[in-house]
Amino acid sequence: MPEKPEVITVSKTLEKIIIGKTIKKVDVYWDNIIIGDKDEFKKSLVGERIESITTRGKWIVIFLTTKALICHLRMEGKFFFRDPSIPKEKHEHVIITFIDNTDMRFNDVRKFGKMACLPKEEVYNLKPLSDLGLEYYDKSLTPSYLLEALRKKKLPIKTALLDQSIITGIGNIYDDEILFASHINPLRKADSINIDEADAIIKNTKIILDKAVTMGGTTIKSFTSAEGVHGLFQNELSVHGKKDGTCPNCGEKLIVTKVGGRGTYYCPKCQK
DNA sequence: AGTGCGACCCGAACGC
DNA sequence: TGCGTTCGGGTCGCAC
Repeated sequence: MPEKPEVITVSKTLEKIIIGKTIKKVDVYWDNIIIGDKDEFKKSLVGERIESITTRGKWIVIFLTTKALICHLRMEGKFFFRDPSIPKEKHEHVIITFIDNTDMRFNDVRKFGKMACLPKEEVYNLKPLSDLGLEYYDKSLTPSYLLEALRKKKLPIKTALLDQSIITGIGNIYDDEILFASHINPLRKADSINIDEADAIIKNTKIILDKAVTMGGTTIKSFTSAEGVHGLFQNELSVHGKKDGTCPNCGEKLIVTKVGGRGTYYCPKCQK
């Protein structure tokens, strides 16, 4: 599923393709993708030119002339580029056509993805971006910041790391990888984490997510995040997804369980 | 305020 | 083989 590295990868891909293009027309075929009023969304985008693209948490933020278009891929959202003469396919729910007669199609089998059009200057101060915590590369992400955020949490550390208001961008897969690299059991209560462990979590998050970004993200199942985007990080995963696998450290059989309703993989020997 | 859970979706995997 | 059922995943909104 797209987590921060995949979102960064898609953002870079979009940058190469759509910067400088002006929106001619927007078609929405599944209303729930759009946060807010659909007709207002369409009207606000027409005539806007794409200036720059970045990410905030797992959101792609596309800055336009006066607006910001934000997109969340959720489970399987992806962007395809087609000639506008090609008929809409089954899972294409939003089609943005540019004045140069090209288009960008939001394809999402699960229909879980989200898009919103917000005023450019305020986009970081409005929901949903205003609720997000620190990026993993933010200099303010220190062991004491993390410790303070975890101090009042009784949930498992695995669940706390998925809380986007603390560190934003970690999803279910990298969560398992980060805790494995940090030798921390995912079931440990968040408020039991000490300063050295908080330090290890932050350092390993940086190492793992940076490496995943370098490798173009993780491609699992048939998932691709955008046209021609295939990550390679799936070959680097130590624990997540290895159902019958063994620990790459000690050879112990990995535990496959659920934590906070999420599929979780860990080594009972290496992660205390 | 923190926590837990249903809802949103539908293809794949599973059970009979 | 073919059918029906269950599952999973990120986030929001609601109830406790």
